[in-house]
Amino acid sequence: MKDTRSNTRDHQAPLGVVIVEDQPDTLDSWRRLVSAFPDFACVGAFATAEDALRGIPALAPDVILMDIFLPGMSGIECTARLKRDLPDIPVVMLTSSDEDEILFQALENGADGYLLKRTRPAELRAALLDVLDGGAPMSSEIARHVVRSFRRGGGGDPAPGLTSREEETLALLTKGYTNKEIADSMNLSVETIRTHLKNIYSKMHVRTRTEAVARYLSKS
Amino acid sequence: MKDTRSNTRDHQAPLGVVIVEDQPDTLDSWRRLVSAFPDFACVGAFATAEDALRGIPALAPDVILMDIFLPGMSGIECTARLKRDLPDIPVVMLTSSDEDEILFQALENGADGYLLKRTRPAELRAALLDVLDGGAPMSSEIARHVVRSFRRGGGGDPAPGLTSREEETLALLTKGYTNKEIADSMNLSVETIRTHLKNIYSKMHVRTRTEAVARYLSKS
DNA sequence: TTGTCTATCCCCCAAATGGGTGACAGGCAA
DNA sequence: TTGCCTGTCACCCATTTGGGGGATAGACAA
Repeated sequence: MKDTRSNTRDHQAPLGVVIVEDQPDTLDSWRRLVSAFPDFACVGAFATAEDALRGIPALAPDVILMDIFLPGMSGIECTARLKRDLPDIPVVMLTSSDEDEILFQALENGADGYLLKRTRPAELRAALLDVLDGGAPMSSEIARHVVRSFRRGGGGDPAPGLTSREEETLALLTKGYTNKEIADSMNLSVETIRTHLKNIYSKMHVRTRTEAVARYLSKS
Repeated sequence: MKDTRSNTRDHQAPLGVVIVEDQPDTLDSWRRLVSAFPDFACVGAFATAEDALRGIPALAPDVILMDIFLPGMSGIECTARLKRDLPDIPVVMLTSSDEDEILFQALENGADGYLLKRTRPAELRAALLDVLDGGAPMSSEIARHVVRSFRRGGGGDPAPGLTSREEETLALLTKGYTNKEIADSMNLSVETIRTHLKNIYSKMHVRTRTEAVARYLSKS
């Protein structure tokens, strides 16, 4: 599971960085930024997710910098696919969005780090080294979002944005009820419960009822 | 969610008590005991758990006195099922067993109080009022067992009698893993995980993975 | 008025789950 | 030695669950 490439190298060759970014200006500034570090080299750049997926395997970079908003396939989807084929190459999202929803989607899809675009050069280099060392670098604002979402008690709602019916459904779910039992309890059709659950899963970023209950009970 | 009957009543009608006890002599003596209090009335009595489950919903009592050793389904299992359908009716175990295992099983399955049969009439009345007020009455010998178990184990084992492999499985279950993910985690066949889960369900008296997780996380 | 949100319900289909039963190897105790 | 417990794995079968559609109705805001 470890990136053996970065273990065996000893500052003989610069670490290869690939950048995926559709805006030419931003791409240029990043490329220059990366090249300014003697221990890093930009070995490839792509303006679309589709191009990146085709080109990256041959480049075998040490780390990938990925924008989220790309024309066509999003950077998140691109990350998910890259992780399927090249699970050991860390992907750092480098984007301007700090929305929770986008952030969680990125992390769920395999992003190893999440930096805001206004990150300063020294920080970027530290983040790159960090992620190559198995870390998960993220801007402090981003880290706050993540911690808040995981924290128990006080500040963080374990199930943010749920409607009242969805909250009722979740409450019964945490009692171990089946869909049918929940439906009977609320005098609804099982199909409605299923719909509520789908929405709950999506909002809580889980895939199964057990995961939802586990998250809700451990973080409340 | 509250029992409005006991809120709105102001000593106008006696509080309804249901007794579940298979031995006719004991049942009679309890019934007389309860009826001796002007503020309580025995509104129902059952000799088996099965009868109790069928009859209690219609009676809507304020409190249930439950023996543990019943023919067929045990009083513990009966309590667990009652708690699923009528979670707001307090159940007080009134039995002669002071074995830790039985005691913990009863408490884990939703018993609100635990009295030994040799409890004196005045104590019984105090315990009934206590449990109706949200308390958890128990004989002093029983309380000692409970306290001791907290010192030892750290809070009453939510999953008693699990083998080490079963505990590992349960731990991964509470992370929301699927059977396949658990199997991969432990380097086992999915079939083995399924076997462990069946044993866990049986020992914890639950029917689904979500119920197991809910119980484990709420009562630890 | 036109959206958007919430809540309700429906269908299809594949995968996961729960329950039953059975088997076999080791370890450990009576 | 003979059980009993634990741990492992297998097969069958019915039900539940997850994921993908889509539909309708009411409420409320732009």
